[in-house]
Amino acid sequence: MPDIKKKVTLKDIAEKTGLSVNTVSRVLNKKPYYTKEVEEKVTAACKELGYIVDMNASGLRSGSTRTVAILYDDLVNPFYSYTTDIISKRFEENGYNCIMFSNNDRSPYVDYELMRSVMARKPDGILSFLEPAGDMTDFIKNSGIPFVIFGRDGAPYGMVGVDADEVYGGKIAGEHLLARGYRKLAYIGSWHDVKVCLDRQKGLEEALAENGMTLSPEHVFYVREQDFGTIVDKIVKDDIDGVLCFNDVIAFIVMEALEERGIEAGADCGIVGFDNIQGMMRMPRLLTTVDVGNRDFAEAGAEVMLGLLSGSEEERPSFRETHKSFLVKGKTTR
Amino acid sequence: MPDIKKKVTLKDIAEKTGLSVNTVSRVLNKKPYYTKEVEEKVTAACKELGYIVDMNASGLRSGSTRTVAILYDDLVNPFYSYTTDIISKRFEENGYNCIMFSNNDRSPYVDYELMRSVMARKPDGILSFLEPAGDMTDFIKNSGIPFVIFGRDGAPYGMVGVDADEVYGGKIAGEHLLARGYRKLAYIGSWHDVKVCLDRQKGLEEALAENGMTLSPEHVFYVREQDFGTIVDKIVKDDIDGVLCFNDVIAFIVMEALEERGIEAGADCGIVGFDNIQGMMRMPRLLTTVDVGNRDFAEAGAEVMLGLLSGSEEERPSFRETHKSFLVKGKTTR
DNA sequence: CTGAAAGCGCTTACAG
DNA sequence: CTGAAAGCGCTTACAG
Repeated sequence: MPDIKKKVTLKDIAEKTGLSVNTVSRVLNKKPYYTKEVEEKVTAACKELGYIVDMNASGLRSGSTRTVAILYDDLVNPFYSYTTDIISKRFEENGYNCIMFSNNDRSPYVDYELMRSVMARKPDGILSFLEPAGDMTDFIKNSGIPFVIFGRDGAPYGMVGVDADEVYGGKIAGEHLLARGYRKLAYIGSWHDVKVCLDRQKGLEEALAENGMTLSPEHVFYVREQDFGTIVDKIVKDDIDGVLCFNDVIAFIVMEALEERGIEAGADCGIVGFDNIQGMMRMPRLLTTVDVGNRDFAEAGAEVMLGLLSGSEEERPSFRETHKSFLVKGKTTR
Repeated sequence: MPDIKKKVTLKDIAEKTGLSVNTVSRVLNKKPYYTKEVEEKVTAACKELGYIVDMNASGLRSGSTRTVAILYDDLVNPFYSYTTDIISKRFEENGYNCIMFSNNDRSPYVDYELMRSVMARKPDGILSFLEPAGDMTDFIKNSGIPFVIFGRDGAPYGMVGVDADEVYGGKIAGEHLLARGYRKLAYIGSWHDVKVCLDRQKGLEEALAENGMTLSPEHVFYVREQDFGTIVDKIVKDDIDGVLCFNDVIAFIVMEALEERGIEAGADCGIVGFDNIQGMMRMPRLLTTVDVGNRDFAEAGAEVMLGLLSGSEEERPSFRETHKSFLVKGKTTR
């Protein structure tokens, strides 16, 4: 392959072939109207000189950067990285690159500061693991940039979302705990104001209600707002014997904290998480968890975004309608 | 915050303030020479109209896109996602965004196809989890774009690398296995031609040599080149009682495969991995693993890249010199 | 300290 | 089917 010490531009290809930059551009972009001969000349010259298009320039002129912004808070949680891996590869296959934007764990929401840096990159689309809080909703809509909320309900914002039935997920988790004989349950969420977190809690409450039981408000916790140690101490003190956690990462931390306090997960206290991150990484099934069908979920997110990017109006059934979460039993429940 | 239905450009700010686009640009970029009064006018107008710079345009003109390309093969492995999370946040803090490029698991190497899409984005720097194979080395050097190989030795390529002493890591893993009484060891690598993979193997061999033992070539495997089932069957058949795996992801799969065959990890067969992905995600210590000091490692990678980007010639001691890997004992060794 | 002009490398819209 | 010109939104280099 050729040296690229000197930057090779369309102009160089034009000079080499004796054509205009215009024609060269047209050939490279496969626009109609050029002869086979011209095409071959251009292809040969590009190969020889090692031409590589400048996407900044083409994006500036054409208005399309072939870029998708991905908004996340925490790539350490495999739910995000696994999903991002699949989604970004699908985008790449379709000629889009991904730019990563993190809110640095400030909150589960998109804020203006973040949107500013996103907008500065002029992405063709935005796929967000974060919800658009408050006036960000209008800001985003006004921008006209396709925006997909992934893993969360888009409806409250009147936006496109790809999500699962989280109440159902919470319910099967609760039913499982009760079926295995756990009786005094707690819920450990992330943030008190995030819908997906509340939906899972609601599902648990429904399972309890069906068995004539209730979830005591003092046994509902939020780890992003309270200290982990305090939460676990309370759980131990009140003889909680079953815990549903908002996600697997939280569940693992709770599990460890309980075991430090002499409580064995599974035998003494049932623990259920969400996401099945073990399955993503082919790890042993230690934790009982609710799986949404991760690969399909990610693919669905990519499809919806690609649909919006291609401007097709095709209505497809939502992931929520076509897929049901399922329980994956590990060793943290009997 | 203001509507951005209509795209707001420097020209709009110039008109609003009665200044030239030039002056506005100078203020926004904090170039010397403007009055306090002008600054305030510009700031106010930008705020009112909701001005957001177009990085594509500024990058095209200035030659700096404030972008770092990250090259990876597999974000599912937490080693990559954890590191990427930390590194990308450090870049963001310094005004750089990250564009993700995957080679789609084709190989552990950067190839020309991948470099083409990278170059098209004109990144200011490239941080790569992949090694630059063959003539890619010269191609990259000729491009003049700062390139950091992360997690692998840069020396063979005459390039900047941030890595650990992998031979040492393999050695302490081997010593641990031997100290715990495992006697017939195997190594399960990834690719046969990746240095970091071979270094870990070499460390294991050194540990064995110190104990007057050797690693049989028929007990050295590469999962990217052989079938997992075949490997594990062979291990069982030959009564291997200690396995060092190239990384934790492989170790977990091996562990599961062994247990399916009735062999208990730890008691019957010691298993050691690399990366301590459990620690990254605060999961319980199931697997015994070698930890390089992941947070520091990632920070070091970011620092080296930022150093190159700022053009500072400051020599710093390499991570390899200042940090030593350590063993984290789990339940897969006695 | 500020402005008018040129130009980064493309693609678009138009002319032939 | 091909080309000359304009322009995307900035920053640079220069003039004043």
